[in-house]
Amino acid sequence: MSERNEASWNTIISGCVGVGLYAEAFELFRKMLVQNIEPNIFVLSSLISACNKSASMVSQGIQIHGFVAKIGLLSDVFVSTALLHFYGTYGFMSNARRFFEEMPERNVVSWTSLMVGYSNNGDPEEAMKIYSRMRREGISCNQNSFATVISSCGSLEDELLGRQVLAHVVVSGLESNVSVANSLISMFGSFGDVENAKCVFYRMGERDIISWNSIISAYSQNGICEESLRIFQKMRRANVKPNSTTLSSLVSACSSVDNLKWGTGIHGLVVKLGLDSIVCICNTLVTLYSESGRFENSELLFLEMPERDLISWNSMLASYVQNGQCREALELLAELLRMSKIRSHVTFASAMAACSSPETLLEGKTVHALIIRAGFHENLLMGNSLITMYGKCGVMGAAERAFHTMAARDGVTWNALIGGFVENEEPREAMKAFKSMRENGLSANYITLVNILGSCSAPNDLLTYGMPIHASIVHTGFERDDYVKNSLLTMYAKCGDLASSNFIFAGFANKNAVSWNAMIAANAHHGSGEEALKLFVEMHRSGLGFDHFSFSGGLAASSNLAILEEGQQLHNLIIKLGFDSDLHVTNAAMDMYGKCGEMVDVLKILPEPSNRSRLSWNILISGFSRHGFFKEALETFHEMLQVGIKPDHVTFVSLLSACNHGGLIDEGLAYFSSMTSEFGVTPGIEHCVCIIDLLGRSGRLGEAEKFITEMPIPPNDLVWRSLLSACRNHNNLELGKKAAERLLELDPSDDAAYVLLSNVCAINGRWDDVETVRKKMKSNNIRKKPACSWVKVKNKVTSFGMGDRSHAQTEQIYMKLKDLMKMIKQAGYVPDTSFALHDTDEEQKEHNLWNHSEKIALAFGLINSVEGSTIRVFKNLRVCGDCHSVYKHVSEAVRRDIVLRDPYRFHHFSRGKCSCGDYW
DNA sequence: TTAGGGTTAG
Repeated sequence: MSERNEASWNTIISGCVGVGLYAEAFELFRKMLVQNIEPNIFVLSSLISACNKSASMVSQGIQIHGFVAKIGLLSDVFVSTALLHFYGTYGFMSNARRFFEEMPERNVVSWTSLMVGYSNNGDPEEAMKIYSRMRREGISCNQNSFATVISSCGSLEDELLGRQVLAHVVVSGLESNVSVANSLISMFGSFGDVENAKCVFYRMGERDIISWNSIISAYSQNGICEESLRIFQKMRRANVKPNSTTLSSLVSACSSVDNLKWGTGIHGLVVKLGLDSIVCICNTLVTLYSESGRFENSELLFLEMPERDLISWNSMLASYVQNGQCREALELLAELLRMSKIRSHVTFASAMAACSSPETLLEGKTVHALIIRAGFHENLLMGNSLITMYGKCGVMGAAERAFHTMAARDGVTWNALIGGFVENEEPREAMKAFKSMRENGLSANYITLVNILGSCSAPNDLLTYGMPIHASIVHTGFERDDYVKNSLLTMYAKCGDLASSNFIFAGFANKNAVSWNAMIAANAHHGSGEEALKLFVEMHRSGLGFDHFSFSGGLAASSNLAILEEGQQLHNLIIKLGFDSDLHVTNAAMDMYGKCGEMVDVLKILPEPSNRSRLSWNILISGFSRHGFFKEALETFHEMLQVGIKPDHVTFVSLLSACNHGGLIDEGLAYFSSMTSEFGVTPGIEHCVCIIDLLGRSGRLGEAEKFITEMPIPPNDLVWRSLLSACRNHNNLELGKKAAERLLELDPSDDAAYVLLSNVCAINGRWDDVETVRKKMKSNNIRKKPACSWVKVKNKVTSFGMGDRSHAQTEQIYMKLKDLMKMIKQAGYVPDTSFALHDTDEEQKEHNLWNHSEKIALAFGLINSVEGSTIRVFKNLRVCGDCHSVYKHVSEAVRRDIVLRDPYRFHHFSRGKCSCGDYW
């Protein structure tokens, strides 16, 4: 052609676009402009629509927008509709909307493009608003607009709305149109109504590949993986050639039911069909491998993809998040932001999920800013994700602000808010939100209930929160839901109501790992360690594998029983299986070593300060305190504050207890007052008991009594027991009697109360009173809990009672005791007969003292253990003062280290000294 | 018009 006119330019460019030769089309367009030939509206529209095909063409689209504005064609309905569609394709919905609102004239395509934009950018609700506006303005829908509207109903999972639209479709007579019917199949699929999807599919007079894909996807979405594979076979028999969409649906069917075997098979088919470089199939494979635990495969696939689109990046982001690699996820996000202008609400949803701990708050705020800049801030998913993120970062104020600024909310919004309150230990707020959720017309689903049950985790919560929630669960029929049932079981277990959790556990047909773990933990913490270990073994026998929770529970049981060897074996297994990288498990192991007397091992496995959770710090502080390292306990507390971890009520119990046992009276009182003023922790009865103990132990009995009368909480048995014990140590008969009286009012069966009272009387030589107490005990049928000590020698535990003579080595044991007594008397030991309880002569009293079980256990340990090794003795009751003094002398005389554990703490004896500094 | 990526819970 020697002479080219305007029409021929336009024809050739549109032709190139039509067959996908976009680069050529743009090159011709450039030449055309150089030659000053004006493009017509058709060529401009087709070039703009070419920019919808690939994200690499976004900047060209924006340039054409500029060009169109320059030549004054923005008012043309075709051109502006194409631009509206272009901006919608890439998520620039505010631009798309502006075009729409400013159009002097609109056609059905303009309306449809706007709806498609909203629908594809995660805002089907807005799409439906446009649809109602369209109906109000009397514009009739074509097949494309109906298809979009129907798919929006599907995304919204709004069945009622769906059926209304279906009625409109029937009136329009378009229900037999293939595109419309296809959309109906997928809409029913989204509703979980596979029957109706099937019905539409089989009634179709004519089907295309999309019809087949839609029915396959309807099955796969609903977890009916086998059926989608069956339809796939049927499709092949009908000689319909599967396309990439078919294969994508099948791969995702496999990942949704976590069937790696079938998924791998389909991957093979993909390769066989030569579809392995198709972007959307690779995307589904990235997800398949990530969700079935093959993270490496997923990452490799992503790295080797010949071409990537936004969804590839989003899939990889999600995969990193799912695999717990949040740093990598944020780095990937940064790379995406550097490389391309394209991002979607889903990109940011994953980005926010990567910022799920207080350390990532700054990154989270940055993502928030990016969302606002990208114009996604009014999106429902973004609002929901923001609430979740701020909740997980521990800033509920920000979460609430996000909640209040949202234009629309759904059930997820409320669940995220409630979950945030629960996670941040604000049960009152959680309950308040739970209530207003229902007042706002939204009903709770199983996730709401699982969340809200988590707000109830202490015995005191049971009546206030736990039982009313349980009642509402029964009322709404959610009791049958397995997740809810497990949460109920866990709730009762955490509140220490083992009878109720046992009842639920026993009646549970589908016990899973969660149920077993909850029962193991409950028994370890509230019931018995033996029962917990029994369950641990049974769980394994029932064919379930152990996870982080089971190991934490098993370790807690070992701590509870103070069985170091078993705990160590468990810890070895944990290391072998790689569970030691989990912080919860490490915390449980630290606690186990601490409670079994091995502070050295605690420090060996202690994570770096920046990696410690509040629980780790609490365990460390209580460990130091329990072992008499009071200075270290206090230092650890300050280190905890330095790294920015907020102390909680447990931290203060350990801290105050350290001050208490370390005789750090002023420090203890100062921490107690700073607890509320500086850290906002309300003192509980347990803190008050520490202060009473602190004052009483140091002999400030008057102040202790004054504190009791002035404290904001009514005193309980622990308060009076502590005061009584202080009266016994500091010989205050009057106050002691008063304390014992109060104590016995609260708990008449308390054997310790009688024993302590008779102690006070005995010290004062009030043997008549001692007799009265003893008679009272007898008439109330109360017996002193028998003392018992045990010692582990060469892996065998031997226990002894008071004056025990049942052991085969009895002769040797008592000989040894005689030797020891002689040896330490020479070194200055004086028997403290004030610990003897009977009115006998001094010699007899001394004899009784040397019948104490802890002394017998010590003698046995010395006879049978290897020279130089540490002797470990356990006692079920508090160690006696005379025995404490004997242990000190013996440790010096025989040059052996001795560790004595009573129910409260460890005493490390070495070279005549005890770690408690004789102040316990 | 079909597929693939996301939020609450586990």
